[in-house]
Amino acid sequence: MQHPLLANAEFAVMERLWEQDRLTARALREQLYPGATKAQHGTVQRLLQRLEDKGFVARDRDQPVHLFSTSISRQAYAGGQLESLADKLTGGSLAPLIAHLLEEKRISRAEIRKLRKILDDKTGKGGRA
Amino acid sequence: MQHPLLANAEFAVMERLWEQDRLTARALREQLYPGATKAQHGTVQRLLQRLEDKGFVARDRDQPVHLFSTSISRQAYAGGQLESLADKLTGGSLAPLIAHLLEEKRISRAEIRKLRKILDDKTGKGGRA
DNA sequence: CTGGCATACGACGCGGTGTCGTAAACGTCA
DNA sequence: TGACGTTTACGACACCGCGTCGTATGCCAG
Repeated sequence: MQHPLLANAEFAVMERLWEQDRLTARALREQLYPGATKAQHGTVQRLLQRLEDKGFVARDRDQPVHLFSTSISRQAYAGGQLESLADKLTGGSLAPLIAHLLEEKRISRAEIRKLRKILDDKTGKGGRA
Repeated sequence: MQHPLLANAEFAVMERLWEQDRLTARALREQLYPGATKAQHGTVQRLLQRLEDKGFVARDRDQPVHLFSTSISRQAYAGGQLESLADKLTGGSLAPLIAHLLEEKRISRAEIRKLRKILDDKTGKGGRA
């Protein structure tokens, strides 16, 4: 499995890192646990380590205090997850998602225009990778 | 939370029911566990019950042997799950995501046509809920 | 050397899932 | 009616991942 779905706390860490790359564990902790206790220090380290094991973040070990950065872009991650979920749920068809979003939620005109443009580009070019 | 993400075994049950509605627990068991032991009888019942608790399936209790059917369409479920995931992952902005998917994977012509049709319908009607 | 901070990692509690076992209800058939 | 098979209801368990904490170790500054 390339990239599993992240749990809440792990995802929260990723969000910080997507927002501002190259953070220290301390900086992460201060953002995630404003009332910082000693123990939560370890918690963040643990999350970071597991994230690293899973291939989501890389750490700069040359620094005495490691600097953490993401090793997958938010777009790539989101795309991959949505894709695998769509695969499982609808056999890869995105139509239900778009349809549902258009039905249940308002999507801005600009957004719709953007989507249509993407589709037009694709078909114009021929659609083959 | 309206509808949580289903786990594997539960989803497998739903898939059978989406395929052929109004099945007995026995029919389900035979399909899911071809080498049927006595114990797995209860397993299926358990899954069915939890699915019922979660609002995914309904059972016809009037029959001596209950008949199970889905209470949410595959489309609706898939749409909802994909939507909430997209919400969490990209904050609802779809364009970059779709672009990514189109880049990374081949999406069939038919699919593209479907998507465009959905967009056309919506914009044609005015797009407001 | 000592203190403080960072890292490394083992361990625990919790919740959900998948599974099984058992008890009770209900029908059929001799 | 009584025994039996089937089905339902539900409690219990093991497993696993997540979030958390505690502790041990290393390293640098004073």
